[in-house]
Amino acid sequence: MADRSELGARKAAVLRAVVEEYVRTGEPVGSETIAERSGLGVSSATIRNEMAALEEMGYLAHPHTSAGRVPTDLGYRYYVDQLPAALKLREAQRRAIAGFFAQTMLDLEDVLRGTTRLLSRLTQYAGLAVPPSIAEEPVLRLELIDMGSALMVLAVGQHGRVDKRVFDRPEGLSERALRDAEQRLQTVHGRPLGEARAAVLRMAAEGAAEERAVLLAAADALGDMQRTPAEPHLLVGGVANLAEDVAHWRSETVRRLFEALERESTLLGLLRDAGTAGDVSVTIGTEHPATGEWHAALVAAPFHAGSTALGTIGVVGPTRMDYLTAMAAVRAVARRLSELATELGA
Amino acid sequence: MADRSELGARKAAVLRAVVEEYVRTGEPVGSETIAERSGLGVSSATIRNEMAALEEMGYLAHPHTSAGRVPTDLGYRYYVDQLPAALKLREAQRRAIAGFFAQTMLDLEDVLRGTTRLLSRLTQYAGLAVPPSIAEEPVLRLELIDMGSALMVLAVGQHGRVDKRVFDRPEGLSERALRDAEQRLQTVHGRPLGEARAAVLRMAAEGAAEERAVLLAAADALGDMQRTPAEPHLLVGGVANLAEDVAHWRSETVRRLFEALERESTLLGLLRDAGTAGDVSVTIGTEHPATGEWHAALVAAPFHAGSTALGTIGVVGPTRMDYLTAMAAVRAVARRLSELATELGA
DNA sequence: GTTAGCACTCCCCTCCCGAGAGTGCTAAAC
DNA sequence: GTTTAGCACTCTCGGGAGGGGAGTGCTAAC
Repeated sequence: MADRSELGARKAAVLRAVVEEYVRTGEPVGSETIAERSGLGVSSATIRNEMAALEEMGYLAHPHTSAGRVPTDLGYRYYVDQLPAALKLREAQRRAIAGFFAQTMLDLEDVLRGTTRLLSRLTQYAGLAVPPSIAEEPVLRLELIDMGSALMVLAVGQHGRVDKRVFDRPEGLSERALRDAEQRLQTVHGRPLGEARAAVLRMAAEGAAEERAVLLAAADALGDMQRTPAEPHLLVGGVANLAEDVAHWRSETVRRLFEALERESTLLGLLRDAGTAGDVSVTIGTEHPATGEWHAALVAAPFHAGSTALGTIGVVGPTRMDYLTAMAAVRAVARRLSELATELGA
Repeated sequence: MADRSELGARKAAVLRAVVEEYVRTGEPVGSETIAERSGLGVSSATIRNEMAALEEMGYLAHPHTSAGRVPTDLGYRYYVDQLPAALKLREAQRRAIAGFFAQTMLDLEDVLRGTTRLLSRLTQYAGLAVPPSIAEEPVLRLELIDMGSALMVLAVGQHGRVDKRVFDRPEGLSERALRDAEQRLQTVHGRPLGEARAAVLRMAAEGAAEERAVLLAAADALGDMQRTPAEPHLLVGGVANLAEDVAHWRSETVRRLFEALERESTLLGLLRDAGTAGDVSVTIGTEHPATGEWHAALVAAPFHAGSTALGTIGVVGPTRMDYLTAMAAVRAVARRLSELATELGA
């Protein structure tokens, strides 16, 4: 950790006070307020000097000549990186987390869906979760299902994720050949989807013509699954929480954020990047084109089963975010989630 | 259909003009405008008289003394029920629909997800779809899957819908008993979930102790599936479209609508009611507590495979909605969807 | 280096005014 | 009896004008 002397202890304290006050009230904050509340025992004139310096350095901004100061994205960044001791969650929040994880839950996807709601309740922002992708985990089972004029191939992943593809029934496929193909598929398990698919292709090569057609089609479907796993890749909960902030935002901004929540890909990218960080990671406004575009901040953390990464959870909200609470909540939930996932996997 | 004389042909024409003008512009509309555009060949003074009468009857409202008129929910209702000849969709819209259904799509759930987006694109509101519930359709296959410390029971519905439940592995379950139970479950198909469950219970009664435990647990899981099928029951697309309107709405209203979109139950109820109507049905504002609360209107229509109802699609938007386009779009999409579903089911 | 003091800037609120839109009424025209 | 022209009236909206106030930045003293 870079030490605070980079800024000087007092400047750091001022910055911190500005961020916290602004996050609390939403109003630009003046030197007087800081002088009173920061506990620095120093006059507002001194604070003004410090603030001017902080503005010069890019940590604070000035909506107009005679308004108070507002943190810039850089200011939030410094705040997040350097300043506060890790926050303890409030008792009620800890109870909410404990209560949630006290339920018996066996299906990871259900758990994650609940997690997004939990996070949104804890933070008042929108909760996010990326479940483990079936493309990357070992396949527990492949099934072939007769739907009449079509067939379905169905894959169950190690963590209970299910994906399926429907494809046309090959011409003149006999009951018998279908049954055979089905049984062969059932023998494939324990390997990642890519290998499973290779195994199916091998079987196709060995099999009789009729059977080959089904297996090739099934392998095709598995390939598609690998490339573009079923939605949703991104679970979202508590979007309604954004509605409040939304009123202040410009409508174009809101629109884009909502589109991104639906389109998924942008946020998935952001979350995946965040997931590689190990601990809680924070992306603030202009630090990333996407968050910049929608004036938002993202707090995210990965979760694991044992030592294998499974996915990422997080929250999105306005850059004027209560970062401490958000980070503490995401961290705590990710930890409990990893414990649960490890247990489930065992 | 009640005939227009209830209101008088001219009043009806005035009401219609007011609705269409207001929907187009969003501004309260004055007598002058109507006199010019309605083509009634009558002066604004006459229109004023008619408007005053329409207001008296509850079809129009007055934001303040000296503003133009705005339709009430009742006004929209009359408009929808009595007035316009069914609208032809614009060429571009018809092409969008044709293009969408020209894709080869075999999985109904995928289709419906796409449908919500299609509807939202066609109407600029949010698109909705309720897929057939697995609780009500025949089961194609039951599978039991070994997840190590837990088991999963998986049901595939006739239309490709998949649901699953994970439950604890019964104590001391042997590989062999598991295999047996699995094979027995696979023999159950072609009946609705409730009957399938009954069949599983019967098997449990017949089986050996060890096997019984698994089958009972599986039946339990199936019961749960029946009571509360897996999410999502409600597919939503294009919420971002609401962001524009949202800017004018009160933030509490928006919040509630978004919560409802997420909670699903309220909208599911609304859509199910709408589904029983046969053709396109419309719910406007205060006609229903829910739509009233969020100042919204819902346009919905059921879709079928052959003669069995499968689900419902629709759009939600502000009461100030382009009802004709919305109704035409929903009707057209529902028709194509029914054709497709019928074909898939055959 | 800190601070009191103070002039200065600029926002925001309120009040006011005029313009404009739209109404409702009345009395005349059809 | 219905329609319409005319007109007074009401109310919103936009644009200043002006005062208050918050907050700054500078200067000079401590």
